[in-house]
Amino acid sequence: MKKPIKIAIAEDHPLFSEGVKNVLKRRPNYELICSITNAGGLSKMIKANTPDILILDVNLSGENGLEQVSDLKNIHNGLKILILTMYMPEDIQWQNYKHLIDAYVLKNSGTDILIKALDSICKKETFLDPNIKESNHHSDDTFKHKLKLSTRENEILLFLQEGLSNKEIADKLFLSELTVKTHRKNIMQKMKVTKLVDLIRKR
Amino acid sequence: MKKPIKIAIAEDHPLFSEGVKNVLKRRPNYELICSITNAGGLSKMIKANTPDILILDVNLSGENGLEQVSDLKNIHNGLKILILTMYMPEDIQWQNYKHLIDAYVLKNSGTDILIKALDSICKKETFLDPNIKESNHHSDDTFKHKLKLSTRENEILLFLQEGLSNKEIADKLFLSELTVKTHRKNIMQKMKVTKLVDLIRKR
DNA sequence: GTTGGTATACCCCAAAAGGAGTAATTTTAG
DNA sequence: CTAAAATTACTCCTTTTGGGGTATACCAAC
Repeated sequence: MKKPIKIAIAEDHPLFSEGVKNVLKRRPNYELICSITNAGGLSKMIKANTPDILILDVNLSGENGLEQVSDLKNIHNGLKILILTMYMPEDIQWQNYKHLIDAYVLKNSGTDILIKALDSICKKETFLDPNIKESNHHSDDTFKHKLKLSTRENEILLFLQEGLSNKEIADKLFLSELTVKTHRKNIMQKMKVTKLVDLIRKR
Repeated sequence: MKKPIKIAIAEDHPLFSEGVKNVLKRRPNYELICSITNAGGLSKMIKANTPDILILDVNLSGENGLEQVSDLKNIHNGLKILILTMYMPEDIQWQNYKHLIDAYVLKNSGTDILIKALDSICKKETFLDPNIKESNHHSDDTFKHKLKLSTRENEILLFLQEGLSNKEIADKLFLSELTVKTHRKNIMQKMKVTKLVDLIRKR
């Protein structure tokens, strides 16, 4: 008999991890070997445990988990990434990492979806949660328009989403208010929105 | 030996419910008797199963779960309510139901917090997740100022949260732009925010 | 039958956001 | 090394918000 597939999970919510653990326990071909609750020690964890599949919460606290995906795949060649997310992937962040991701699963999907996603990965296929079909062409769209935000823009986007004004951000980053305004304009152009509120809604 | 405490869970995310189930399985004094994934059949479920404690996700899909709490307590006298939530309880919705709630638990808390909350309820105490201490005096505040929104205000709030401008809302509701502006001002006063973005962040 | 809440609509003015440019310097990638 | 991208900062102008009022009409509760 084959060895079980080694799975690691990086997820903020312990009760959610428990759920995943519970589901995997009933599947002897999968084995949850480790779990982590923030993005901090992710690379160390991958290096130490060399899981076959990493189940990653996009909204992982600490540094953005997505940003590390590329590095993680370098650390442990062949590592497969399954993204767990709360929302539809309208989020701009996704697009930049699309090619690195092997499966997307919505958190409000059933346990069967998670298993299906894992099975797909094992068959070297990619998997997209059936509940995000429609918005997918949309994300393809945005991807094509290569709306990658620069690091500065991402930084400012975060503050904007916290509800800070141009002035407040400028003070925080020791910039001119006008500079922040320019960045904001560029962000809005790249994300194809016309209002600040749209930016906040896209969190 | 005493009979186990009967627990019901109303939660959007099956994997999260799995986690709760998993945790409770290790505690023989608690028994998860039923789970439901939307607010629709909640009252029926309570009537049929008469659980001692209902674990309720605030962001339950369908009708707002919170709005039913009062009815549920009437249906099954003595029913205790444990609210599971993703965010800090800055949300306006909470305040109106505070007196009906026996425990608040953040979803990103550990399994131990959930157990503590359940234990507290059994001792006829109320429980507040330790991670929401600081914002609590704030919510007390807002509660005292009885910031209940009128139906019109709620209606407009929804449009604002969708990112519509005063003008757009006015057109939609056949009102003067100035009227919408007035409502918006009152909403912001009641919710004690100074910026539109705060309104959106409080969804 | 008056008080209180709601819904409607307006005034004034200040501050912030949004749109369209221009342009310098610095950093990064080929 | 050089070209492209990122970061910084500005101008001018319009629209939208935010904060302080006032005012009328309606409806329900006490």
